[in-house]
Amino acid sequence: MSEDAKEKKMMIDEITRCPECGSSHLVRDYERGELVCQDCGLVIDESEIDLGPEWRAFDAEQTSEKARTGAPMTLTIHDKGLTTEISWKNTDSYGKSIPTRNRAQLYRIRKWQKRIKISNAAERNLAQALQEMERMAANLDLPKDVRETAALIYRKAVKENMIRGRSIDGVVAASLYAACRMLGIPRTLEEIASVTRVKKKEIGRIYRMMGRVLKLQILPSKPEDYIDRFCSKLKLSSEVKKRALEILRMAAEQDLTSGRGPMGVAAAAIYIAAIENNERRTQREVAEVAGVTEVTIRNRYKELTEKLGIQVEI
DNA sequence: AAGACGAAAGTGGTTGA
DNA sequence: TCAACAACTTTCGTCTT
Repeated sequence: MSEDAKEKKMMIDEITRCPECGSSHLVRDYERGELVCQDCGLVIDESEIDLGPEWRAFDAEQTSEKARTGAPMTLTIHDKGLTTEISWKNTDSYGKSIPTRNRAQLYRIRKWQKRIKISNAAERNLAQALQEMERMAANLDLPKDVRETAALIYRKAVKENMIRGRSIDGVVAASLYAACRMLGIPRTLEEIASVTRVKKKEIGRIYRMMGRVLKLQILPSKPEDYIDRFCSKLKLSSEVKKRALEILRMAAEQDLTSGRGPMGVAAAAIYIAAIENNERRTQREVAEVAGVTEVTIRNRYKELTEKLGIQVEI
């Protein structure tokens, strides 16, 4: 096992207790790529951890024995990671330097390899776009399956000639946004827009067009999907989280959620639940993490308390 | 002084004629 | 294609804690 891999494994093993409440009752939510404390609800680690091959190896020899395959095929590299790489070092596979008389030949091989690999403008664009996508996804701590899905969507978009007249970055951002929603871990448009210079409006527009042209099966996002993340950002207990979900369930029964922005509804439910549990957060704070305004929270809050008959002690 | 409240005007998107 | 419309935002003055 390489030094890097060893180090990585150490870091993963280190996190066994919640830094907030000390509980060791931690559960990894693979779907969302989050490590969550079951007792206080803190999301400890939002970043995705690649657990690597499922077989175990204890030294370098075993690693090479057990690694039956090379790197997995991935959509996030423009050629799906399947072409041959030729090193730029002038050494052979034993590390011996290559004699001068063979260097010219090697140079020609490299040149053609490069030409084959990125053969036309479309390939070049794809390579660039996927690189940009990787950067954005890394900034947002998105799990690998989101990246793969986003890459697939982007490839489809290219096939449908959707890039023409639009910026690559815009289409990349919209692909990521769509992938997040398809996998049930929605990020707000704002969050996506924060890691690119494409405007929120533009991303939304491309996203909607994608839905139509590519016929993506995307359900409207539900308020429930946001509760976990918002509560965690606000450092609210799991009781509040539970209560907020309950409020949402009641609201859904009375049709108070349809036609409303899901983030606004989620924000109001959290706001109410927090007050009920004496963990009051200001409208300002909740609005901040939910990406809506205080006014919207007030409106939803009023609706919810009135229609559901919830009495809030102040 | 900060937070909550609500009115008023503006924005971007959907819908239906 | 265009106007009406619903949801949401921005802004701002006022009240409450």
